Amino acid sequence: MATIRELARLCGVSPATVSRVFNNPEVVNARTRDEVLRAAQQIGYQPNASARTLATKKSSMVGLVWDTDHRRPGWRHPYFQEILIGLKTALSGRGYHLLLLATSEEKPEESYVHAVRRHNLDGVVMIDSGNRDPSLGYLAESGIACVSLDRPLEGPRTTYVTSDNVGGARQAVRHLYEQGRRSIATISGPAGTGPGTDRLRGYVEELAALGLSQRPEHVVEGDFYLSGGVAAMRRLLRAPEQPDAVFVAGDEMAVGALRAIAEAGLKVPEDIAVVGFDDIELAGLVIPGLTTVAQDKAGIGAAAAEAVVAMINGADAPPPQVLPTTLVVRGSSRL
Amino acid sequence: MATIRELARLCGVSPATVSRVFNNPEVVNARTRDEVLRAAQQIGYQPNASARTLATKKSSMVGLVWDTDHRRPGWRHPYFQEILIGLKTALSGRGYHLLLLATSEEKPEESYVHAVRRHNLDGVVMIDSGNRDPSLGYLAESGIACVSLDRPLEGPRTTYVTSDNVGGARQAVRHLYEQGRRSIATISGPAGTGPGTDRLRGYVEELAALGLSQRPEHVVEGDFYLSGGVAAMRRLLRAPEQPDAVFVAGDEMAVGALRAIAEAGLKVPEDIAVVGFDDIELAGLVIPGLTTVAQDKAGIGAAAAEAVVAMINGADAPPPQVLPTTLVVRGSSRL
DNA sequence: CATCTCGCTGAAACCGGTTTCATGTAACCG
DNA sequence: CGGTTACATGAAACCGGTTTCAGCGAGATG
Repeated sequence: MATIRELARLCGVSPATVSRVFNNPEVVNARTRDEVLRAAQQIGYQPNASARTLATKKSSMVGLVWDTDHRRPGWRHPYFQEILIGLKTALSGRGYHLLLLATSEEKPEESYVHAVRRHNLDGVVMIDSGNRDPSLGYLAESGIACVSLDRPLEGPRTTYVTSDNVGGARQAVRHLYEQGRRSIATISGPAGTGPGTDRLRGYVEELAALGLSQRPEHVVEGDFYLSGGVAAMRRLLRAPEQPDAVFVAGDEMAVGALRAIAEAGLKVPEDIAVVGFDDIELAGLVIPGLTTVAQDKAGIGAAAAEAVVAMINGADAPPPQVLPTTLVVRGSSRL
Repeated sequence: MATIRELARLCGVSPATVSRVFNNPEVVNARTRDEVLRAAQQIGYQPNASARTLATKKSSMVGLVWDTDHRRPGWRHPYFQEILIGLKTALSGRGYHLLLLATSEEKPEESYVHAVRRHNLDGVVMIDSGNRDPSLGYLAESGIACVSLDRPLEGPRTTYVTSDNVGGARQAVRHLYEQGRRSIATISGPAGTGPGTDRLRGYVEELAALGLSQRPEHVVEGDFYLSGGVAAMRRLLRAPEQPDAVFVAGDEMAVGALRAIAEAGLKVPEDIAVVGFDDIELAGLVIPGLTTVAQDKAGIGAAAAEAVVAMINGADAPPPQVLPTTLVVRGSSRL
């Protein structure tokens, strides 16, 4: 590996000048600069990232805190992949790499909190997986640029990005209303998760706005998974007044609901219309296609990247970013 | 941030001794060691990763080359997430972090090939996305520990991990045979992809082993996507002799096949049995459930981690690892 | 002509670890 | 008791960049 001193000697200049060529090109004489660049190209010089980080305390790396512990709920939501790709792409475009941090509680000394300091990470993005790990808060308080997905978090240089869960839920309910449904139930996400409570709130608000009364027995809590959707839908079908539509706070649960409805010998959308949330791949593949509230997954990743980079560059924490959702109408809600 | 010299002064020892406490504990006196550890704990000392990397040329980081360019085929296979998680988990357990590398061709100077050198990455894992980028080969030749997924690759310290695509395909065909099917067609993956050709070979081999003749019009090439599956199945249904079973080389295509079959007014599995490959989440969610050849996704990630770490630790390139597949029988193939 | 400014460059310290080599001490051996 | 050995430690060089500060020459100014 060529070093800066070798390159400097080769060009007959000092290491300082070479360094300036790469970091502050405008202060160095154009001829010198070109010559250094040409020589660098020729010998394949690459500035050593560790040395640079050591000197500047900036690593050009952003950490991703992503709890993939299989015992936790939420680790495998299928759209994480798309968010991750959006995040990676947007960060790459801004010159940052993404470092996946382990979250193992067996070895706290290898915790991501420490990794952030050891590696001089410039910022952190956290994917909420329902994990109540206090280290997350600790990280947020630590003053590092920090963006959380789907979960409000307090901290000096902290913000979060989320979809408009309330608005999306209202869209869904309004759509069902416009399709002529008047007895609209919901299968909510687990209480205590941000998206879970917000989507439920949207449901409640929109019912009120439409002048529909809200029946307690028409609200059943699910777990975001298929089996939970099946179970919740079975309960709804046993309600005194059977609903003619159901807004389900997650697509996987919604597919479960479709299944429970079929199992009961009822037809979608004739007997019961179903609208989900998230627009996972599966939504377009089941029959009938699932009407759903689409999250802008790539946009979430990109917004998180933008926010974290802005804070790295010294900006104040931007306000929480709430991305709009889009209703995708498919067969499950339209006669 | 506490440095090693501060900690050393605090304990009345030299920096060298502190360094040994963390890297070579057995050579330092037990009392000294305990005192240093206690003091380190107390002031929250964390060795600086960049300084360490600079001195040792080892970063404890493995790069992941993952081409997520949306214009390429293969960037979004839904089981990458599981492989990624398996990889990350296994690497974390061995003390390595995973660095996601950008693959942008607009800015070759930021290419992953350079990132590997700049960041002193200890090893690289590459996910094959059908990308024929020559840099991959360049990386493999460069002498870095390198593991590729699903694609054979030449290089001094290179190996690869893949599922037993031939064997899995044979399992699938044999299963169909055992279900009484005698006219077994296939929808293959794109020629030129490793899994595509291997699964086709398995199909051919097993037909021969079973003494079934192979009809050219019963082999149709797909693209691993749903729409390709639909199109391929339609062609199969127009064949002079309609098959009574189809082995489809990918689950997403298989779901497309299910759809084309339904569209033709035929029943699965009564008229045509279908077996897929991969066992993506969707396979368990469609109705009827899709019989499929399951890949051990977490195992693939773990095997890749193991191989790359072994090579990092100086081992010769281990032989390619071919992980067994499991036939998961669901409704699409069983009366 | 002396002085000031401006543009450009170099010397050297510094970032925070690791590692080699030398050294001091205590134990062991004949 | 002299010599060898093992063990534990420290001094200092080194990894490869960045950055401060000072210096130099050329052109501008008084």
